[in-house]
Amino acid sequence: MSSAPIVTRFAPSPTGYLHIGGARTALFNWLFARGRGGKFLLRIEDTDRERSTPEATAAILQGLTWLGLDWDGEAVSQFDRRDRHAEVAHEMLARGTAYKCFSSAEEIAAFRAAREAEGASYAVFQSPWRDADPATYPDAPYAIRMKAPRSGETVIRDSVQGNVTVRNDQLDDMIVLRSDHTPTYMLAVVVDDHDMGVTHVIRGDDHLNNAARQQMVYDAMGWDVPVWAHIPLIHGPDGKKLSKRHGATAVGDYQAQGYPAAGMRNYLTRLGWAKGDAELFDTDEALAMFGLDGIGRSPARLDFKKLESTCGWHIARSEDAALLHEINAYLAAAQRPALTPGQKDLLHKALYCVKDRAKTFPELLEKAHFALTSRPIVPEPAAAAALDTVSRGILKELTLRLQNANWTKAELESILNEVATAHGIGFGKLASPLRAALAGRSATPSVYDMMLVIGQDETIARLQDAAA
RNA sequence: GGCCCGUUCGUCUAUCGGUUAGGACACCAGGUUUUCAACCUGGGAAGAGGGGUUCGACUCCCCUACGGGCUGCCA
Repeated sequence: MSSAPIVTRFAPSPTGYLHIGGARTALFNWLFARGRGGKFLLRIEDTDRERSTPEATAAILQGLTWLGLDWDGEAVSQFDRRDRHAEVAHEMLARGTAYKCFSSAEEIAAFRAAREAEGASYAVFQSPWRDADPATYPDAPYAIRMKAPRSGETVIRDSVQGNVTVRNDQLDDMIVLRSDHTPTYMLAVVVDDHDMGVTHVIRGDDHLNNAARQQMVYDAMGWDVPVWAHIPLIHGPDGKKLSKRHGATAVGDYQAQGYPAAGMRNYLTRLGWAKGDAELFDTDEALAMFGLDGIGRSPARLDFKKLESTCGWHIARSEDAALLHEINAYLAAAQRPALTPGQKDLLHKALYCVKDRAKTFPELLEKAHFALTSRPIVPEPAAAAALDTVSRGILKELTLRLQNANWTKAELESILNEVATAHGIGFGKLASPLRAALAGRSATPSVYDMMLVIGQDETIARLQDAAA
């Protein structure tokens, strides 16, 4: 086995919230590294000073944290490393793999226009300074361009896309250091990935073409090229590029909508990746199974139904304490009122009968409404309809019977059945008003479970309220 | 325009030349049931189109169509 530990990284631009697609990229990097005892690093690509904001950085860190994607060490600021980037650009200059280019934006535009006028189908800019004698250099601002090969081809050995060949004459001599001495993204990523010891670059396939130029920088510096893995982007349900009109695109939205983090991880892992028929799994299983070879090559669409189904599975198998903790966090994220100590206690007691019926936290809370609400209970219209005069009379009698009952499921069952039989009605006819009285809803957990959770005194009080 | 990538049920996908093309979500039907769920059983549902290669193609090659990406002194 190789002794070289795996190092991956997630490198978002802090220009907005953490996108669901970015979150999945981070997840893949995290799974790959963590599943193999490697490191997962975080780098904030904040070199675009106009668009980068500290708020966006905070939102990204928060989103990753919510998803449980922990990174090693401190997040690296790309902007802070600008001197190092410039240093490498000058080293390339010294090595003769880069040169000073004095061409102005106007000259470049003119070059392209001229080529197109000649009927060229494309116009890769060719700087006149590429092989110029330094003695002829003017005293003017210059950019540093990489001296890229003009013939031959560059092959990207990609773990997802296979070998991708790009003709070198399709690529221009990209600028590595701007005339204001700031590094370009193309240079910065390569230098940072190299310095951070990144062994596997797993990122969106919108960077696939860039990889060829970046590989040239590695070559120019004599550095080892990392393993590339360009993963397809996520699309909206309609197959179009994900955008705001698709609804939730920020991971924060999903948290605020009450999706459990474990369900999100499971769903996102399966979006564009598969291992046989594995569908539902916890994080440890995902860590053990995940590999680059299971990543698909075509963009996947978001399917909220499947997300919900996956989340339901995770909620049902969550441990109560952890679930409660996550529900409290959800309430805060959704800016809903926090639970009182009494509500927390009752919700905890009610979890066993609600957690396997909910796909999201708001749904779970709705199912647990009977435990969280307090008297007097105002029934919803559908529930109120069940509390007619006859039903109230029966409830009154039931109340009497319950006052001396042992509060066990077995005894409650026999009492309810006796009352129903005595009135010549089916159990459903009795359960319906009882449900309305206890919860004020027409869709609830079993009436027995509700009575057991809220207890004898509260049950009787609610029945008396309803019968009055 | 040029270059690069992609295309299996509605959706996520399995298949790595030979399968009645499998699973999951969703959907439909039935069952269970005190409601809503959950759960159980069954069902419909796919290889973009056209050429090759091969004894044999979803799998390999080419073309077309469609989708996406790149083509910046943005990242």
